[in-house]
Amino acid sequence: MEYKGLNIIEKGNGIIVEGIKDFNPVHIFECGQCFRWFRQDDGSYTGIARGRVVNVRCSDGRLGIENTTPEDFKDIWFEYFDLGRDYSYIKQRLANDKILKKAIQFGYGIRILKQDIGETLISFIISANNRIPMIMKVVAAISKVYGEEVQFNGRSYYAFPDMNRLSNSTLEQLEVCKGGFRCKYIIKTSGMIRDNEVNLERLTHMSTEAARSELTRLPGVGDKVADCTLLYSGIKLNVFPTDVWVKRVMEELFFKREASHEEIQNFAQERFGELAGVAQQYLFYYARENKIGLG
DNA sequence: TTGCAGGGGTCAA
DNA sequence: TTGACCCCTGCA
Repeated sequence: MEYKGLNIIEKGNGIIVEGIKDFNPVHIFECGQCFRWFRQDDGSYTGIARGRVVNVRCSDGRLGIENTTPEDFKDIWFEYFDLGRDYSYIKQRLANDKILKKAIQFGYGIRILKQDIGETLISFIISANNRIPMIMKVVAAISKVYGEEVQFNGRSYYAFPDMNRLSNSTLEQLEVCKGGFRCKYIIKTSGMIRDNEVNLERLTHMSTEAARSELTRLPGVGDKVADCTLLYSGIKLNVFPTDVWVKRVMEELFFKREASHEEIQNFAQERFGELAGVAQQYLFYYARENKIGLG
């Protein structure tokens, strides 16, 4: 079956998609944008998104998705994996920058996932002053307590709960998930979204600047969390989330000195423009995997 | 073994 | 502009 230039073949409990370019599961799932995909012993990744559990592998232009159907590929996974976007072209444009070129060669198979906005927002509220393994544990705990159970290969997985469900929790209930001081932000933020004080669906139609200030009205959400939310849900590609890793790599590779948050933001907008967010992903992955700026 | 620093930031003073 | 913040892990 042909779909948008891709050839879909049903196989067993899943599908094979032929004609895939610029897709490396390790790069995609380890570049810091998501917390719910786990590497399996065979190198594939299993994760839960949009209420479905799938196992994903990709090599030689063939993307294998287990536990899915061609219909779900059209309705969910094509968009989720951003398969309509030409990353070869993006990389070609960004690689005009000699420094970024190295980071792109390192993480050549990165794609920006179109993740659920609410899940992304809460996940990155949890990320504040936290470590990645801990963030993953807290997100998993919240999903297990409040989310829907989904079975796959004899195991239970749990979808991330919607904002309504989260907002109906008490602070005491949520605290068993070990979110620490961020729990009160999660309760308040999900409540504001439930009460339509902030409408996440509307962000798509707003300017980047307006979307960011809308998000930062939520407790626990500063510029960095707002930018992560906009980027990793695929709403805006022109933001440049600047965490400690990105700051370190920018200082070491571009500035050759200490640089302020504002300097880095301005520099990224000027140098990477509409593609700043994609550039950020190549740089974050490059910095973290190579421990840049730690020595 | 115990103790302490510090982490994908944000908030309040 | 600066310190506190939940909780956990790594390292003396």
